[in-house]
Amino acid sequence: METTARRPGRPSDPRIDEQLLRGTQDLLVEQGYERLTMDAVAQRCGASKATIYRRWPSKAALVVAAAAAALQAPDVPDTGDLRTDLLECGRAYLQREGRDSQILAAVMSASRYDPALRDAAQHALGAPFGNLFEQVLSRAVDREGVSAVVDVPTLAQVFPAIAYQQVAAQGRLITEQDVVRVVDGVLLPALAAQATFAAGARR
Amino acid sequence: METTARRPGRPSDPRIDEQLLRGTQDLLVEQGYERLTMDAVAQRCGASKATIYRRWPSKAALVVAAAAAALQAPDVPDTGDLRTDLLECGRAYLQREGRDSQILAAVMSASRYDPALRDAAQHALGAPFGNLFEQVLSRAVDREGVSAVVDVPTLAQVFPAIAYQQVAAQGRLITEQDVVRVVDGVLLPALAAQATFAAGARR
DNA sequence: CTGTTTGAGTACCTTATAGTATCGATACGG
DNA sequence: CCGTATCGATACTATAAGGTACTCAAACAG
Repeated sequence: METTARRPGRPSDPRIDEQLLRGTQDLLVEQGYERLTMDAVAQRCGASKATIYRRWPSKAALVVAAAAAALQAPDVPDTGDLRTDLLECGRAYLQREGRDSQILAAVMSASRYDPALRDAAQHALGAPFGNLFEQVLSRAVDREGVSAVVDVPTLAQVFPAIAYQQVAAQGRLITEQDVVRVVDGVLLPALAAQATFAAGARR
Repeated sequence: METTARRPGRPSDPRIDEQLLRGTQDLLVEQGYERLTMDAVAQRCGASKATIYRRWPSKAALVVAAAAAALQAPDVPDTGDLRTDLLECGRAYLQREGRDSQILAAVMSASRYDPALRDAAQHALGAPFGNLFEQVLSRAVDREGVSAVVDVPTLAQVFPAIAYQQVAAQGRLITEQDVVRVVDGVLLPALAAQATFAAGARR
């Protein structure tokens, strides 16, 4: 039994799928969701609109597919040193800033007024970035014994929020300096303080 | 000398200005910038498009005016207690969340791809919210003597960034809990830690 | 070779929207 | 009153964009 029931006729070219998704991603970065047009995607990829609509039923579906394709969760760093790990989280984020995160920022901005996009964005963006910091932070809490006091979810939210706001609202890309700034200026101090509080409770 | 050189003809009704700005604000919240239409503004206000265009030359100008009208800087709290002041900063922000901040979030999202809106948003939103926390924090630094170590600008950025991201990206309004969460979970710990560091330096 | 599907190209349909123009009515100053 | 400007209403222009339909060429199976 052929599971891939070979259909008659010319098979669709998977490279065209990739091209279309990449082109859609580029245009999302450059133009945003609302200004991205199907004609522009087709023209940039040297494809025809029929080719697009044979693959995805609508603009929203195409954009969602492009955003999903752009996203792949980075590895959770584990060097043994908390500061290094946190910086690494930021840098993983930073690498994506140049492109992937802008794609997702564009989708997220638009999804505020487009429920169809909303679900996909929530599903595709919520997990990887939040979890990165959350895992490193909660692991540090377990190991370093800075336990119950620390509000890990909120701390994990800090960097993604700043990055998103900086990109979506101000149009400024995240730099290495930004990463250091937030880690050393907010996250580590916050953790250290609550370690101090916990220690102070013994007094 | 009449400074308001009285022009001949029927004077324009200032109440209509207000109505149009309010209607524009409402539609910004509900629809976002791209989906806001001049016809919708006119219809909602029972006005005609000619009336709008007699006041503002373009959609961008109207929206900018509406956003500017929505914004008025809150007072910087000064109760003597740092935590109370920080919570108050968040609450001032919170009050605006229900409406004004959504307006500005809508404008900011769109301004990423529209330079004309961009300047207005930067000018109208950058100052009041950033400065609120910045003033309270740097005053605390001066008074409490937690000086040189603290990265005030970055800390001042934390709450506005989280609020913006939560509103623009997730569509969730800021709650009292969010304010407490950030102040107690991030800002105060970060300040306390650096006070500790400073104190530790004496050792 | 025949039938089927994919592909680029293109013309087209429908709807939406920024912006303009016109009209009769109204409100104001002189 | 008369000129002038505003107001609501409506029609209109121009353009843009999502989506569909059609043509002809190419790729694959039998």
